[in-house]
Amino acid sequence: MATLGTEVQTPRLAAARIGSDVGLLLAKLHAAGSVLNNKALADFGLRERSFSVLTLACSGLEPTQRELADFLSLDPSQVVTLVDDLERRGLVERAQGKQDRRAKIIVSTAEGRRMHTKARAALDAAELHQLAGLTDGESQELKRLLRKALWGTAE
Amino acid sequence: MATLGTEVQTPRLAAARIGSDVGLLLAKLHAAGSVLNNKALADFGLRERSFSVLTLACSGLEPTQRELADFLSLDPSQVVTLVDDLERRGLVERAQGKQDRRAKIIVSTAEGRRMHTKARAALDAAELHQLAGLTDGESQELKRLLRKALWGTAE
DNA sequence: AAACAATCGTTGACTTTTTCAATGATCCGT
DNA sequence: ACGGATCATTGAAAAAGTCAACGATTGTTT
Repeated sequence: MATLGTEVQTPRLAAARIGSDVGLLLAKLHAAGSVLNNKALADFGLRERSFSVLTLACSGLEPTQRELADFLSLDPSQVVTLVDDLERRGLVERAQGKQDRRAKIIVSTAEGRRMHTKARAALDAAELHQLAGLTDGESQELKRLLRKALWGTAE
Repeated sequence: MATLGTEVQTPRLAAARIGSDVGLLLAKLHAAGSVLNNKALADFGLRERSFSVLTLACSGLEPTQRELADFLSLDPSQVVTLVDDLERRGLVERAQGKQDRRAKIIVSTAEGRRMHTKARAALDAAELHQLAGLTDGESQELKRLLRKALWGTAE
């Protein structure tokens, strides 16, 4: 984890053909973004992943842990750890699944929603900073392309 | 690591606001791409990272290990391991730095270049598959935006 | 309704990856 | 020539990821 937000200048090696590999570009931007995001969230005792869980708990979608694991590309056991932490801090709760009593639905507490509002603001600022090199239109377009590549979402 | 290339359909949770977070989108697409790329490279005994090192060794740019670490967002000690492996297999060699004798320049062998050509073809196919949901123009645009976000590269 | 296989969350073990400090060799500025 | 910095390397410690097994519950088959 060496790089910060936007690099000072184009590195010499970017000239190589690999400088256009999607895999590498994603890895680098993701790595750079992670340190930025985690730094922004550290004030709230959160990290990227626990923030993701908290956000989804606040979404009203009532996700199960299995859904969280699938959506966040995590092993179910990792979700257990994340929820354990958030629950211990009183930010989310495990509720019994409605149709399926094996499943646990993760919902936010009032305290969790307060925390989420503040953390969201910090994260948005970090994201803005990371994409400072792009125009607003380009940022929008980048997100659209990422969503489409992932889910084929038309809009 | 749960997801495959392009997901079958938009997951229910993508409707949440987090479905537009750049951090999450990058994480998911990167995770999905990694399994795809590593699968494609497995036939050659390579992984994403060793392939990156091999590519740069083949680029003619004569990168030092320090440059590789910076460019690939890796710890220098991780580069040692990667180069050790490639060198043991006769694909790259450590050459003495020209101005700086502390530095080691990583260059490819003839065998390494042969391997790289074949692996490159497999990786390009994997990338094509991952971005199958995008038009050619959109793929180009995605790469451009990623490069610009990272390096502010005009072109 | 009884038996069966499958799924959910959880635990614990195991492997891989990451992180970091220390080292010898070499470089650079004074 | 001295002192501080940088390079590759090693090894140890911490963190993250992977995986199989379990009880509880569900859906399916007989």
